[in-house]
This record gives sequence, C-alpha cells and structure tokens, in this order.
Amino acid sequence: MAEKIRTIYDLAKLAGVSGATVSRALAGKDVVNSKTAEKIRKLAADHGFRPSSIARNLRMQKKGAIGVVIPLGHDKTQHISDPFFMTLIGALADELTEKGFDLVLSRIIPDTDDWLNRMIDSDRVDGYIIIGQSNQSKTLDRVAQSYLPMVAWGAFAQGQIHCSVGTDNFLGGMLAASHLIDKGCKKLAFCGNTQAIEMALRLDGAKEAVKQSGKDVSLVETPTHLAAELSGTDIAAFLDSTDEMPDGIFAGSDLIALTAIQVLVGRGLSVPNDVRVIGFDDLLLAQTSVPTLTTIRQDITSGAKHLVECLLARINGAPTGSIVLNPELIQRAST
Amino acid sequence: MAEKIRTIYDLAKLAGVSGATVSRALAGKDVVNSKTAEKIRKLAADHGFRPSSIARNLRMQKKGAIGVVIPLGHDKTQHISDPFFMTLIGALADELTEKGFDLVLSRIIPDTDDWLNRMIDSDRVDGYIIIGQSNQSKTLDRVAQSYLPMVAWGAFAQGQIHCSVGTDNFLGGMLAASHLIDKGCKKLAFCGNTQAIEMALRLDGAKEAVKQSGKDVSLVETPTHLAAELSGTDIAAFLDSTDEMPDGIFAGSDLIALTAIQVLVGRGLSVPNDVRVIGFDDLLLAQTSVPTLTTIRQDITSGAKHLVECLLARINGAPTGSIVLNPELIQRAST
DNA sequence: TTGAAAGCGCTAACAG
DNA sequence: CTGTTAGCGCTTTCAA
Repeated sequence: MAEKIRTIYDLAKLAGVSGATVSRALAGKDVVNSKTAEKIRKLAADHGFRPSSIARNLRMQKKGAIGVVIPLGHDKTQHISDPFFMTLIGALADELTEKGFDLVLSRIIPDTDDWLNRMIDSDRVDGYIIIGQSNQSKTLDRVAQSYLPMVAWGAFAQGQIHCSVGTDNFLGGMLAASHLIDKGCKKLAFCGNTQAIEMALRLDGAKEAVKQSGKDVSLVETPTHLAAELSGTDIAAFLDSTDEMPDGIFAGSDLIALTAIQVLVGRGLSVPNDVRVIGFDDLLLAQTSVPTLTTIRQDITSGAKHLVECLLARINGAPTGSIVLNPELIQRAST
Repeated sequence: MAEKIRTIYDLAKLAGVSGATVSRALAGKDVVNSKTAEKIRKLAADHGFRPSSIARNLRMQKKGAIGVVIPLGHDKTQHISDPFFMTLIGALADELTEKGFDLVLSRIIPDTDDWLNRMIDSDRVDGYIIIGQSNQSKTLDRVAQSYLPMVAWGAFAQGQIHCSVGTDNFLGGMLAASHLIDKGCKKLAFCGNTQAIEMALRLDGAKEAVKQSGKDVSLVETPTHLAAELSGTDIAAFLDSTDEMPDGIFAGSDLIALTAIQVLVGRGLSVPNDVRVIGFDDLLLAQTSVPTLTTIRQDITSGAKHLVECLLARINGAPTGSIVLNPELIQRAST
C-alpha cells in the first residue's frame, strides 16, 4: 500500500501480469480476462493510479485537449464578461474534464480573416469549441468545409455548413411573447440588440406570437445594448421617448430584464403590477433577484453536453448535424 | 517548402544537422553555434514548425499545464460570473499560453476540507492558481506548508503561509475616500459586503482616510451584496432608511457603483452633482458607462503576470513571497 | 488471452 | 560546438 505506483509496469508487477495487459485492462479492452481485468482495476483504484495521459497522447498522436475559444469583438466587452458565457464555459470545463480532456481557454481577436486557420494550424488541441459565433459565421462555414473537429455555440441558420449547438431562439421569443399576451399585456416592448443574430430571432419569434394571437397587441422594438452597464440608459431613454408606457417587456436576456426592472422600479412603477417583465437565459440570478424573474430557460448544462458530444464525434471522424435545443418558459414573480 | 515537417528530425535533415542540435537550437540553449541556431530557427519559422509539447512534457516529466481553479461557494454565484474574475482568467490565459502552458480550468465546490489535497493528488498539472480565496484561507495555508507550486489571487494577510498576489485594498480604500473628501464630500457611504476580506480592507482604508483628513466627515457602512442583481435593492433600501442622503458613495466594486448610479439617477439625483460615486476595479465598463466612472484601478494584467511568474518560480522549486500591488486612482466623470 | 518488443517525438548525458 | 544514444510511459502489432 505504501508502494509508489508510477507506471503501468509498477502495477503490472503487483498484479503479476505484463504492462500490456494492464494497459488493456485500464483502457477497458474486452480482450482481457474479466477476472484479471477486474483485479487490475481494483488495484489501480486502491493505489489511486492513473496512467499518464501525456504518454498516452504521445503514443496515440492525440493532444488530449480541447480549445475553447472566445472571439472578442472590437468593443464587444459583452462577450467575455457575460455571465451566460461564463456559465457555459464552466459547464464545458466539467464536461470535458469528465471525458478526459483538458480545456484550453483562449481569447482571440478576429482581426484578420484567417484567425481560425491560424489557430487550427498551430495544432495544439484535438478540436475547437467556439463560444459566440457573433458575426464570424462565414469564417466558420469556410473553415468547416475542410476541418471537421469544430463546433460552435449559437444560432442555427438554414444552410450553414458548420456544426452549431444552441437554443431555438425563435421559439423562445414566441413563448415569451405568448406568455405576456396570456397575462393580458397589450403593449409589448422588446429590449435587445438585434444585431446579434440570436436577438433578432427572439424578436422575430415574438412578432410571430403577436400575429398568431389574433388580438390587438402592439410590439415595439427598443434597441438595447447587451452589456449590462449600458442597457440601463437605453431603457430609460426609451421610456422617456415613448408616449405610452408598455405593460409587458420582453428582455433579450436576464441581465437586460433585471436592468429594466431597476429602471421601472426607480420610476415608481411596480413589477409585475404595472409592467410585466420576462427575461431570457434563466441564469442563477433570475432566481435570486427581487422580484424573481420569469424567463425563457436555455439549458446550459445540456448545451455543454451536446457541444462536447458533437465535438468528440467529429474528432473521431464522424460528421454531425447541428443541434437546436428547446427553450422552456419558467414562470416566476415578474410576470 | 511543400515538405511536411512533423518532427525535429525532419527539420534536422533539412538543416543538415542532428536532431539534438535542432532541439537545442529551438530551446534557445546557448551552446549551439549562433549561425546554425539562427538558420534552424528560421527554417522552423518558415515551415511553421513547433516541436511537440507532448513529447517534451513526457521526456521532461512535466505536465505543461496549469490548473486554474475557481472555488465556488455555496450560493456565491458572484464568483463565477463576476466580470472581474472573468477578466483575470482571460489575462491568465494569455499569459500562460505565452509561457507555453495550457490553462486547465476547473470549478470546485469546497465542500469537504480536503478538496485541495484531492486536486493536487490527481497530479494532472504542474501547479495551481486559485482564483478567489474567499473563506478558504486556512485550507490554503495548510496545503502550502507541503505543496509549493500554488498561488492565489486575493488579499494578503499578515502571517499567511501561502503565496498570494493581490491589490493593496486598504490603500485603495484610503485613495477612494480621500478623493471623495478632497472633492468636498462630508457624508460618505460605503457599499459592499464586508464579509469578503477584500471588502473589509477597503472599508478600513476608507475609515483611516476619514480619520487622517481631520475634517468633519462621516462614513456609514451599508452592507451590499456583491452580486449585481442584488445590490440594487440593497442600495435602494439604504437610501430609503437613511435620514440624510450621502454626498459621496464609495462602492466596493465598479458593478456596485454602476448600480448605485442607476438607483440614484432613478430617484432624480444627479451624479456627480448631487452625489459623487467612486468604484473599485476599473473594469472596461467603468470607461463605457454614463457617466464614466471614477474608480480605483486594480491592474489585472500585471496581476496575472505576477501570478504566473510566482507560480513558475515555485514550480522550479523557488519559494516566493506574496505580492501586493498598488491601486491607482482613475479620475473620470462620476466624481 | 497474454507477453515481447517497437516506437510516438523529444531531451540530456556522454563522447567526440 | 555537435552527434550518438538511451529512455520518458504508454499502446499496439505480432507471436505464442
């Protein structure tokens, strides 16, 4: 027990077999006698032995690491600090670690057109997960034609070549607007920056819901910065300029929703009595805010799982389609 | 040029030398003839060749990776989403990549007392950077007695055993309060959660500045959650309960400062005319907010550099002291 | 079902 | 200053 087991050969000696057998047993190959395999695995566990992934990677010509890259737009500080992305990265870390991959984080500034090619050429990881396609969709498509092990979080666009995993933003938008309409709202406002494709889809979904409702409901769009620190003034400006106060606000993100609530409450309005507010994402803060936030849930954990799953399939040479996750309405106190 | 060169031997053949020489040249060993070294390096650059770090790591018995761990307190969602930490992690990623290390991100929940020991025993990385000591200072101290390659971001406490890198929060607090006093403020308020040691130090510094000013200045403390989504109501509640409005607010973070400004503006008060507000951190959002935010700057880039530097020293067996960085007053429009 | 042996690509003595 | 050589710890034919 006090022996220090550093290699599979140490363990082999202990088990009275050869290194090769240990290797096979630990790798779960079914050729080994199940008795011996069991014995070897127990021994390994007892001694807390884990075969060196470095050596394995060298031998197998793999890297044992996945690059998670955050393209930083110019002034888009939003991306790096957005709690949504941060939560996603955390979930990815968990998922990849479990699969035996390291998560190599890198931020890049998509200044030139070939940033992705350069990353890939550097050949330091087995594959890439791109967080936030933003406006780099064509770049992704171009690269995806010749480079398989890459997946991106975000919206799915008809005809895209690269693999994406993301929420059905259109449906989410419909759910949100329908909910507001069901609650009796007649004058809806959407707060979000529709330059981001995801936001645009959410707004489109909301419009569709309004249309389908057949009721006399209006929907105005108020361009709102995504960054928390800017959305407040945007919303305030909108409220100042509009002649009639909306009675239902569909915010493009939980952060915006919370900001909206602050602005509204600051003006003496009550949420949800005077104005109902619904968010998007269902971050932890949606549960802890006052009032708690009704929102459209994106399943981040499941998103991370799918991202990793697709990527691993692609690393093994199997092309995968894109995945569109279902959003879910979470009813809380703000509506 | 079209040759595919994958190993140092390919390059060696091209350069007409042995693999060993290529290895030495690329490693920057000064024993090689500078002419040949230059030639080899140029050749490598031309072909975009980078020696396999996997093989190197195997040979050198290193991992080539640094664990960056975020201890997640129970309900302390603050830690994971805090833009400050996120920015720091980004800077660390840049710094480590440059030094040839992968950044292996992991989140852990410090449930049992031995989470750190377990991480270290798993032996997957060359060293650890702990982001946010929170209340785990004793754990860190205990582990630090026998495990060298570990550094933590955060406050320095007299007598601590582990290595920390962080800002002088006390001095930062003094700077902030002094600035407000210089601007003529008489009734100061501090907004922050002083359960976090860093916050407590900032408040202490502010108190000291008030004392030293010799003027008739008051300073009240208003407990404020760190999480952006909660601080708003805290601040509003404080303003409601106090009999006299402060004329200077020292917020424990930029996020809190921005929230405070929103609340104040929402009540028809002007910043900085009616109330001056100063933050802490100097995140990007301090420059982009309206009004731009006067704040106490923590140099994140330099912090990341020091963190990595100390850790590398420790990996090489050299103990290092802790580092306390100087905060800097950044004057903008909110005061 | 198992073992022997040959490397994966690199670095570091040790000679020259 | 440079080449030869022997592995780092693992996986994988190829035989037994």
